[in-house]
Amino acid sequence: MKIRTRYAPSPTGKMHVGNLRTALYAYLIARHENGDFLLRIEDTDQERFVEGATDLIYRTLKDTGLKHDEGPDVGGPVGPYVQSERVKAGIYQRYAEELVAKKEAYYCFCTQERLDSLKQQIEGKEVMVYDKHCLSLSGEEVREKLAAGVPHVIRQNNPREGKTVFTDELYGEIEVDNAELDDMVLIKSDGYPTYNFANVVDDHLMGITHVVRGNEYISSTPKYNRLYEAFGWDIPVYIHCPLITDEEHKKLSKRSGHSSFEDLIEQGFLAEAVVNFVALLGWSPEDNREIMSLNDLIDCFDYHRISKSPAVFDYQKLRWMNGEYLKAMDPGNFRKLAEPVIRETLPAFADDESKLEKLCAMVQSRVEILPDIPGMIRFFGELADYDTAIYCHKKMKTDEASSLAVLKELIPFLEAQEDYSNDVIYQALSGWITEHGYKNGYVLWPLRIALSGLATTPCGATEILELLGREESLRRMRKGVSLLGG
RNA sequence: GGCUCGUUGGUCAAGCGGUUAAGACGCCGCCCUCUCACGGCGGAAACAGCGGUUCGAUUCCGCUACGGGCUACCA
Repeated sequence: MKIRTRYAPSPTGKMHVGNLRTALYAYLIARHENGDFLLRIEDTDQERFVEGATDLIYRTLKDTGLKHDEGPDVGGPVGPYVQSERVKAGIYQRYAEELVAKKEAYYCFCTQERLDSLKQQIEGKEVMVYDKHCLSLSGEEVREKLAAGVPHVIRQNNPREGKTVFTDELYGEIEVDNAELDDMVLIKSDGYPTYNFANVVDDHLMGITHVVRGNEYISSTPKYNRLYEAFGWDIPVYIHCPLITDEEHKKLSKRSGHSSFEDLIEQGFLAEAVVNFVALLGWSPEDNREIMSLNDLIDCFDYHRISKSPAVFDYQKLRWMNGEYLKAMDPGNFRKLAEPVIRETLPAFADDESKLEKLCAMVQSRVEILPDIPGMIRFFGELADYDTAIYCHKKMKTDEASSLAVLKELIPFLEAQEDYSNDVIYQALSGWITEHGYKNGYVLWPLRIALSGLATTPCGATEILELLGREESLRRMRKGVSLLGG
């Protein structure tokens, strides 16, 4: 049988990385077996609906490469793929009534006040177990209330005795006492189905074979199975994915600043890197590879290897992985990404084709995320104030005094040089250094400091000379001399 | 509180009764080098605890501890 999985988000805002991973796993499971991957929009909560969130879902799926075969925007044979539209078609009401006829569900007319009175405080938490009050209503009474337009819901009628067992592909068999299964609401008083009901009905009607979802649904799964059984439907394969947490082992929240795909993209991460990273949060391939494209993932994805324990979102490692993607990029493609950033930081350099190319090259091997670039190259545009202590370097055997002396010696020599291109100036300097019996670092370290005002730069002294040119270089060296008290 | 799930270095994560308990990020050291980075080499660092089962447990079972989830007319 052909595998069919689905991603079924609620349009309530940005895509949480936990949801992204669930979507990714659902996608990979389907693609690995040449199955279908569909998108269904679960907008049954009118309160939480956010305008534009559906478009955001389409865009995110597109940016991540998780192409769906069926969905609201692409159509398909089992639509509509938006639950609010299915409500209008009367789908859920029809199935709920079927359950009522089978005594597997019943109308409930209890007021909010009565429901509240059932609540108890346990350990500071509110716990409510419905008492099946309306189950005892006669058919007559129900008809009367319905005719009178009394607000109502439809509840699932769960037994109080016995056990219900279900199997999760990852967690194995899970057995729950039926006494734990409360009579959850299937159809709300506004006529919309709850997630609990719509999910089961739609997964069946849409032919979903593998239900991939977050761990938080594991404890309500027995109730879903009772629904499948009441209808006489096949129970799907369940795959419950573990949580993704922050460094404090708490559910990744908006507070962390990187809880959604959109946040990460804004922070300069590449979609491919995010997908790759998220795939490895809770799953690993047999061969221990880490850098994998979406196609690589499709090839080797085996859902049995999904981990059962929650994973901490390691921002550091994501940065590293993003850097790997940037470094492996074709220089031409990297340039497309880097140029706008360089242009914004150093407009004058970006207009010079040869300088732009050099900047791109020097930055590509050391950048982890694009926003790192300005900090690395800003000094080319302007020499910021610096502490002369950075002239001291133990290994280079330099200090302020030696640096001052070297710079003063060097200025006339560099004044005499015409060609500042890297190779030429490097040759010239090397000659000068050996002539004077110095070590490379003894001269080049202070020179680099004077030119950049930084202990760390994305390139060596001579490359800076080349990009800065003769006049600006000399100016900065003189500034260094004066800062050093010369 | 009840139910339920989880627990291998700081983090991700191999392992599926017998291993010197992989690998990666991060960290530290060395090498390379006109600094940093890249690259190369090396290092520190883990089976939550206690009981079983077994000739033998990180691996199987139980208990405890800790953490998560559910306990909504939210998904």
